[in-house]
Amino acid sequence: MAGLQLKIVPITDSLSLKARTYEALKAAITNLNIYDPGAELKLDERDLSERFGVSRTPLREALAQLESEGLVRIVARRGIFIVRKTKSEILDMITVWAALESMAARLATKEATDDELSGLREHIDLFSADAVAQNMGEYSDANIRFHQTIIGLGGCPLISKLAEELFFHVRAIRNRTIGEQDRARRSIADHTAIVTALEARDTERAERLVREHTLRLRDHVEKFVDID
Amino acid sequence: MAGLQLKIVPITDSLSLKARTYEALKAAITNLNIYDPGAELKLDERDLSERFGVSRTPLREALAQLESEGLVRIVARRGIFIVRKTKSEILDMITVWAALESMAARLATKEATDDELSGLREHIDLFSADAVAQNMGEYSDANIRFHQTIIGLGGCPLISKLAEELFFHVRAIRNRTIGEQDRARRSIADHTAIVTALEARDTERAERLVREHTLRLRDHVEKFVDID
DNA sequence: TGTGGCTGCTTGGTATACCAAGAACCACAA
DNA sequence: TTGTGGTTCTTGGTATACCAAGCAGCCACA
Repeated sequence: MAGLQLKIVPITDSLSLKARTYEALKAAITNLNIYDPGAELKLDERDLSERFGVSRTPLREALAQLESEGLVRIVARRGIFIVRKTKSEILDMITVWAALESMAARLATKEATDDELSGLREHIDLFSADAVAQNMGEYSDANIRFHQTIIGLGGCPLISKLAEELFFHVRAIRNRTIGEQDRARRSIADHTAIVTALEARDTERAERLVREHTLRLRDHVEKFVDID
Repeated sequence: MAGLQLKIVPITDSLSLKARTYEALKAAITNLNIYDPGAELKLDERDLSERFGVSRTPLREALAQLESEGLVRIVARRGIFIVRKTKSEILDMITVWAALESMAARLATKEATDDELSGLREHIDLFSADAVAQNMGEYSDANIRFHQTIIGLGGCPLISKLAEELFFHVRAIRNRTIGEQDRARRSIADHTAIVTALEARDTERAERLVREHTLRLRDHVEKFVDID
């Protein structure tokens, strides 16, 4: 009987213009490195609506959503401005990230399977290879993937959602962090210790190691990254 | 000279219609106990626009923002629905709250002044008085005020902002938690221990106590509160 | 009696016209 | 030269008209 069941595929939901405009705008802002000196900071509703080929209404709704996420600021009769996060705000975001990920690690020691936890080692290995290549962008990609995996294993969708928004902002400054061989080595050691604690289901230790690891990143950014 | 200075009062900033509509809608939804069986769940744009006395455009923008915050769900050509959080989502929110507040407690041991920390004792006292009165609503108000104060003392605006959104949702279910004398007593003991650890600048202990306290609430809700 | 399609209503999505506040510019007077 | 007043342009805010997709009810026809 089971073999005769129909495989139902959801009807293509064809997102609304608002949703598509939102994605397009977000992508455009993401690709723009807003911390470059010459980056364009002001947007214009009518101009954007022409360039996207949609009317102002759905565009405005997309912009309003971006504003509520903190990516742009809309000022009446002045214009729409891409927001540059201050250094203090970036540090706060890393702090919250530390809080969320350490909680996710705690949950992961109780919820994740053995296979899922040991699967994290693959990300460490990738990360090592990247570190050898000294490509900071890749480093951060592999790094973030490692951390996102831990967050996912926590099994708490809300943590994942919040962390994703944070990563989006933090990623924008990664090109400004200078790759240091020392930090890369330290990270690999940290990550290995984290996975070991997770595999041992050592809740308190896993949580602490994750928190300390990310708070160290916070301190590093505070000392060595120049944003404002 | 100083006595002759003009006292400039900011021009009444007359928020945009969108902002005011947003506040009004949010207040309306808040006052509605959406977990009551007979609570109205469907909204209608045109009806609301008439009742608020604004056109659909600002109303829609307000609704879109409420949707991005998860208070309502907008379905094309079907209607706008007030979202009931599932029990699982409520539990997730309390988990994130635990993560954020424990981090705030950690920060508070380093950032807050002695006076600020000992000022927390007032909230415990108030809270005790309320507990005696066995008024669960007041209990939760005092309770939440205690926790919000800790969060504020962490000095991290982002944590405060995220926590505020969480409290908004969690508050909606407080009327469904049954006041138990045992839990109230336990809470007072917990709070006292937390303040003591904060005053002693015992970072790790304060963080741990806050986390455990809130995670216990989580377990309590999981076991004893019926939502779905 | 049941099925299929027609029709009209409801309702969110989109386009567009108009409004008002501010900024920039320019002319004119002191 | 400087400053003041006004005109114009820019730009987001608001109102409104229209569109199209669900959905329900009704009716004709088999």
